[in-house]
Amino acid sequence: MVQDVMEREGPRSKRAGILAAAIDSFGQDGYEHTKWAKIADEVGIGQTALYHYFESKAHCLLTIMSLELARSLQRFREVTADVPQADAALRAAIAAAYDVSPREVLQMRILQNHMDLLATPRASEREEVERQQARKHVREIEDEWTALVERGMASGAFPERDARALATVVLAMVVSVWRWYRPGGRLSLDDVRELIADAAVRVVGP
Amino acid sequence: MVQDVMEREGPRSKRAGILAAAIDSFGQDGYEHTKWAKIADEVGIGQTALYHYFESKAHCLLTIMSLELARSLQRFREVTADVPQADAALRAAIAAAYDVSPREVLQMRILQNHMDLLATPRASEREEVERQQARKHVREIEDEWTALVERGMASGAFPERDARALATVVLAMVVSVWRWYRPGGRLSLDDVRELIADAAVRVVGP
DNA sequence: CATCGAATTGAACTAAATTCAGGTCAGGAA
DNA sequence: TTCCTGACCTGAATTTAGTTCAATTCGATG
Repeated sequence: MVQDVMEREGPRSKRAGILAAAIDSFGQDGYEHTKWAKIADEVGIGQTALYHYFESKAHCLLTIMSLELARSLQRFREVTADVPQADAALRAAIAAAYDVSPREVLQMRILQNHMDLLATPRASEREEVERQQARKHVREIEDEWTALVERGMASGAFPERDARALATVVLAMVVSVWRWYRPGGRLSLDDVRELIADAAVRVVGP
Repeated sequence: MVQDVMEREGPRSKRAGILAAAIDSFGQDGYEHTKWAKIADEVGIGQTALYHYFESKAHCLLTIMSLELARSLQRFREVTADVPQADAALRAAIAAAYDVSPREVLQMRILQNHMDLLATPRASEREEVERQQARKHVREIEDEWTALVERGMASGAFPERDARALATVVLAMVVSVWRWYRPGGRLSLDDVRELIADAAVRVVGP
């Protein structure tokens, strides 16, 4: 669900609705291609009302990205927390990565397509805050994958090599899927899970 | 070099200069962040003159992407043509992928960051032509990698599995590097070549 | 009831890409 | 040489979308 962020929202807040509409449009039609005013229409408010919730269209995009990163990170931690064997944890993390709702698929797509936005500072205050937040999540996710690989090396499950580099490669494999995956396409999410899990085990294993 | 495209260019054409300036700015500062007029300044012409060479800023971007895809494809074919063993061809293709000039690094970055542009049709004529061109190159590159993997399976060098899926994974690994690689960063291009070549051999091998 | 802040609005503003309506310039034909 | 043509270029005007502004409505709370 999109709700339950830290900040308490008033009962007649349209924030969640805006995010949902934005995710659908940004994900389906692309960020630059969607007119900000169209989101307002879909939610049933005037364009100006959007600025009560987000400082800008870009701020909304960054929020969507940050939310999805936070969710992914949390999910990773949940499913790997109580799995001591690194190879099992690796498979669990990958399974979790593809255990997503249709809307989360769109969010991952948006995330992949606009990751470059996180590289350069934003002029406006709240955008920059959200960007930093997102960057932090990215770093934490990379750290989690690295720690997982290191754990496997320490336990002897994986041969000793550059853990961070390997983690980067594995993570890239996992997320690159969202660039081409389409529901109803040649491969199902289950197919993808199997494909990537096997590949990851091979990359990191003996 | 950026020149030697099919179309003969007049001697005082600034097209190559525009492309070079655009690659630098789009690659360094990002496409949306660079002002089209700034490119004109850098080349030493008025903003309107840009439209003599490109129908739009997006058309220029699509041209850059298409050019880089064409170059990559050609290079792949060159280095794998006379290598019969699939595993050697795989390593050659990966080596070639990272044997690039600084400007080509930027072009690959631009390509990765805007691949999603190829998914949806363009309203304007020449943009759409360039998009189709780029999509064709993408398809051909995917076909080349797939054929390479299939060749390996047929020869027994790689175990039989879903060749297209595996090729997609390998190609994704190869190109995902451009999202994070920076000259002077933790890993050199030689490091990257080794890292990805090893990973690819593991993914596709026994 | 009074009030406060969240939520909303129409009208005006702005930045940047693009179009328009015409110039200039170099090189080949007459 | 002069003329002509098409490549190349320009300043001014237009367009489009995102954004700001000043002012208003609504609902809960004291």
